[in-house]
Amino acid sequence: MLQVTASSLPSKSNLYPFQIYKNPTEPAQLLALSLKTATFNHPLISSRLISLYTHSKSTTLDHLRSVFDQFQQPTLFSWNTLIKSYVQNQRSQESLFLFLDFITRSGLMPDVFTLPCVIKACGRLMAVKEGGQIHGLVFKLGFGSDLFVQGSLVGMYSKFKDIGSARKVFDQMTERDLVTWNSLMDGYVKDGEIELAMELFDEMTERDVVSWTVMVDGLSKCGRVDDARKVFDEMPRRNFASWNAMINGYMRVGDFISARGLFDLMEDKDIITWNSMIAGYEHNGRCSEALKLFTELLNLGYVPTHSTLVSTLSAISWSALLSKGRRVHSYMVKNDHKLDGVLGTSLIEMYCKCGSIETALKVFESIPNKKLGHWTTIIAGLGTHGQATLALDLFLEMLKMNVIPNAITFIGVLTACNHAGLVEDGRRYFNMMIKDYQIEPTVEHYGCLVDILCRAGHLEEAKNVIESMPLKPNKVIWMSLLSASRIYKKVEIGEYAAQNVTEIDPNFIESYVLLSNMYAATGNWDKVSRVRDAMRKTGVKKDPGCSLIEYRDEVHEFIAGDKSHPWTREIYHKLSEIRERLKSVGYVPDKSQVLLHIEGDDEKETELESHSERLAIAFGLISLKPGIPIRIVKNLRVCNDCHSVTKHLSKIYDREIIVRDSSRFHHFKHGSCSCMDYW
DNA sequence: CTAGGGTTAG
Repeated sequence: MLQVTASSLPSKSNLYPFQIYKNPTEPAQLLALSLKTATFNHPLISSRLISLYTHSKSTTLDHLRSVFDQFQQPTLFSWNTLIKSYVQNQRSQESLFLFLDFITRSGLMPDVFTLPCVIKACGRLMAVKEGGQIHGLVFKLGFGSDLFVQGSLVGMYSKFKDIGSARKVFDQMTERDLVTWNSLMDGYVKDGEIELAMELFDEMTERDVVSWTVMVDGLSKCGRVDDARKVFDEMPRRNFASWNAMINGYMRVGDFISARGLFDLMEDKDIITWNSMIAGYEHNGRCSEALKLFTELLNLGYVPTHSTLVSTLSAISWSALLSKGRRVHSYMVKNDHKLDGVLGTSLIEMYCKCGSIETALKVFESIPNKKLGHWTTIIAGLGTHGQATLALDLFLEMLKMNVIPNAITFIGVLTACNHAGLVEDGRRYFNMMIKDYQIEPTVEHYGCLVDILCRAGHLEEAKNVIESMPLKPNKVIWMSLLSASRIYKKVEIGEYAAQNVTEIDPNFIESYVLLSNMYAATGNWDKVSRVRDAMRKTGVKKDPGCSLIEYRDEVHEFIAGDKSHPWTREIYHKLSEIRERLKSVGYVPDKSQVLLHIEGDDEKETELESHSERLAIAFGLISLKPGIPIRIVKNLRVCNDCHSVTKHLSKIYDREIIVRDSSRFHHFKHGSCSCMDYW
């Protein structure tokens, strides 16, 4: 039995009872031992303990904190260690709170180890005010000539993009090391002064890897990716950050081929390399590549970070791969990823965009401290799914909880009003945004307002709003007006809107389609063929309709008229069955909107029947078990006929059919659609 | 006996 007591401590040989403990590998064992032997609050022992905790891989920061909280008189060393740990673990805010604690109640003064940590924390948090106060403290305590303290101030001001202050500190330093030079260079880069950064780079007598990387990063951030590559090639040595900076440079200009080339050349990669590739692919619309890399990194044993998951979820959202999304979600649950920040928002958005609004709601409800982003995402999601009442209820609940909405929240709110045809509410919230929250409406807000008015048939008023708004109306706004003109058969306004769209984007196919549909709806066949001629002349072609459906973990893609699917025979067989069942309930196909130049009625009917979503629905009916909703993602707007047919099918086959089109969700159930026939 | 500031993704 060990016999170490507090009274025996002053003797140096007894200071380290741990050394006689066999295999002192577990800090927790040592902690227990020191508690038992009443040596726990000896300053040297507590310091050593906390240091052991920081070096132990198994411990978490929260555990470290609980140990720290038991010390009666933490040493300066213990304070410093804990503050540093918070900064290193990206919990800078808590480190500043702890620092405040330290200043007010420790009775100690910060030293040259404390200050760089908290200065770094201020930089990370963009805490300009606090940073200035700490700078004042540095001055008062006389650390004006400490290399580390001053160097970290240069770094902090660089992060604030306050290059003037950074330069001032830099100029006052009596000696400067490489790190300080690098910080200042990065400050110039962040300030957009690439030339000045390069001058500094040339002035430097000593350059290690970081200096070069800052230049690669700086050049690629201002679009000079070729110059960045030159620097990259000239570098005497490179580390992960250098490669990653170059990869991101290529990704930024959309050159994912070159980015991939570098990625494949790398023998070793770090998780940021993978994150850069996944985020890059995702930004460039190459979602399937992004997802492939995610699977690959897991197989290779890399541990995804929050950013990995955010980018991956985003790629899943765009491709609407619900089953993949569910798998990532379960990975997150198993690995205890917290949903309190952006990650929670991404998860909610993924479920919304993949058509599972119920799960999105469940995730939302499970988040304990809901932030503005969570509220905004679920409100917008419910809006696009046609659940306006719930969306607006949640908005009011959010206000009750004193969460302040921003411009994006109001887009969601207005979208919800729009989908439910709530004209008065829409106007009211638009004004509330301006008056109560001092938010300047953007084009998007006006777009929502115009859409709300259009949907309710107030086309003249919508036109007035467009003409009197202080911003230049964009394509989307004119498209809402055009779309409404088609539904309300207001040819004159429709032509006016179409003309404006064409002025903004002469090659925008959707406007021709809508215009032609409007003419068709009003029996104006001459003009239908004139639009067709115009399309032929400008050379714009209608994107082929394309629908996706997931089955057994694979995406099945159907293009209009597609006969390449292995189940084609069964699918067309199902389609003829569908035709019969539709006939038996008295359904007459709506051939008015067939855009292709087809003469015969039967041919027109065949054209409609081979629309991509029909193929996908037929495949869904064959392959998916009864009771499972059929989820389809479509690239274009749903045509009138498909919309009516799908409503019938949801009743005839007693199936929920969820279709995501280019701007909203249609939930078909018991013969009706959540969009209330306006889209 | 132990400790600090600079680059890359989101």
